[in-house]
Amino acid sequence: MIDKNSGISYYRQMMEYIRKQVEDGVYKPGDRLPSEKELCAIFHVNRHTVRQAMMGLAGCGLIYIERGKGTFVAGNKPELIDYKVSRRTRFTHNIMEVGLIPGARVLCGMEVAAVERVAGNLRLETGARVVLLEMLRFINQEPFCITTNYFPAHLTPGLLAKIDEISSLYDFLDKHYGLRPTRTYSTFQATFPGPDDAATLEISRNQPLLVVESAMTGEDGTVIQYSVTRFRGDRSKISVGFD
Amino acid sequence: MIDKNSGISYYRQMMEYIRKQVEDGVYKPGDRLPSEKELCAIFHVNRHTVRQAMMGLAGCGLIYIERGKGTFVAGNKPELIDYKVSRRTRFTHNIMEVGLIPGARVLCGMEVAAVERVAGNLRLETGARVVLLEMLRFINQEPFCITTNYFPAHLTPGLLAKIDEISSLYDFLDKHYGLRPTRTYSTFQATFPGPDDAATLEISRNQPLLVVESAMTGEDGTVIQYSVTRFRGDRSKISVGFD
DNA sequence: GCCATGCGGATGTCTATACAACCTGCCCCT
DNA sequence: AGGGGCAGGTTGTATAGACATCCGCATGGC
Repeated sequence: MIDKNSGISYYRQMMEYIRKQVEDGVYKPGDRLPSEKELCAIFHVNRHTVRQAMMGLAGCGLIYIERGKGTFVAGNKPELIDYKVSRRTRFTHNIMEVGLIPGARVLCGMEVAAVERVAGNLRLETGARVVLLEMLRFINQEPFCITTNYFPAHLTPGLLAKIDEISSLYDFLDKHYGLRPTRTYSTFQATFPGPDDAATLEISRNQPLLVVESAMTGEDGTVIQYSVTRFRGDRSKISVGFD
Repeated sequence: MIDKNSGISYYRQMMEYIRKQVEDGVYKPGDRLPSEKELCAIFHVNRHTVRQAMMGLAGCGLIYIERGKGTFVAGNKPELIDYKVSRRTRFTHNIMEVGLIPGARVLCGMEVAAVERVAGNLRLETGARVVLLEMLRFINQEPFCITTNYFPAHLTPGLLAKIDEISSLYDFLDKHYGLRPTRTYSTFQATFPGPDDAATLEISRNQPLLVVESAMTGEDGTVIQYSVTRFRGDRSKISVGFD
């Protein structure tokens, strides 16, 4: 099982061996692997060596480890959700159209002074008053993405007082302020989540994140919304049409 | 330095402490941290514990470890390269416009049978002959992205024989085949690289990747190109305009 | 029936030690 | 002066053992 004279470290050989077993279906998603102690006996190595291999595999996302319970083969990668982005993207419609159940929760709403990045995107002076609205969106009850929206405060007076009424953001903006934002551009990046986002999205800190920044204008061309959305990388496939 | 009664594991406290020191500029990018043995003495813990902390920090990309030499604070994050994607994106033009030096190398060219995903995107039958052309692109001499292009074989006869002539792909396609691909849609995902891509892009396997899939049509509307591009997550910010 | 307690098994953390592999610079020999 | 080789420092791997913490289940008392 382990060739002690191959010149390859034991834990790497273990990783390769177990990865193969998973690929060959010896262990299926959700199956429990032998406990660390059992693996020690199987491979004739120290528990520390076993752990090094397990940590490596867990880092790759092939397995997950639950304290007090055991190590398990990671589930089949959840089906990627194809999220279409267009000039007027509406989360709720978007998700319902493909037969999934959308959900949303306001995480945070407050009026703040715009930092440079926000002010620049909203075409305001640094320090101008803006309304920050952070929303967590769910698909089939599971966290999918977090969006931090910024609006110029003078365009959305009293938004914070009505925060409980928000279910569909765009319906809300249209109804109360007559605003119909249209996307002008988006940028895409792949990074890692900060501790807060990781906890909120219920992913580990070394799962990748797809970050989309967007600016929206009103019908008169003024920028009325700037948003930063962090999508779970393991769930999201974002598509953009060029037509 | 380490509170042995805080209930927080030593290695996590160490990670936090060192992270703060780096953030505060006690250690600057490129600086060598104390050796593991020295850190043992400083924090009064076992070398194993020190290593656990170092591994964690290295995993986050805050430091990098060189065997036989030491551990160093990772360089300032490389400036993100803003890569604009539009209907007709041309890598070389794109990069030169922002004052950077583009480069490209063909990694692999061959004629293969289309698997389902490729065939579907090219509107062909599964198993149809397609030309696969994999290119590595550089910015300022450093690997930036890998693109795997697929073309229907009947549209690009003899492409493989002329492979050495390719410098700008679109110039090449236009000159030899009169093809002027136009992007119809793109999808964006955040994942991790496979071993090959990681090595080619010179990143570790736990750096995130931004994967963009695109389909291109010719002037008559038929699909003539399907491509999958893996961008280095630490370098790339891809922007799309909706105009 | 129901909750509490405890036990065994699992992973999490930490210490101590040893040797291997790699890098650098110094010293010595030519 | 130049090259080879050795010494010492650094990280990489592996072993052995100990205790902590968490989970699930069974047992027992109410």
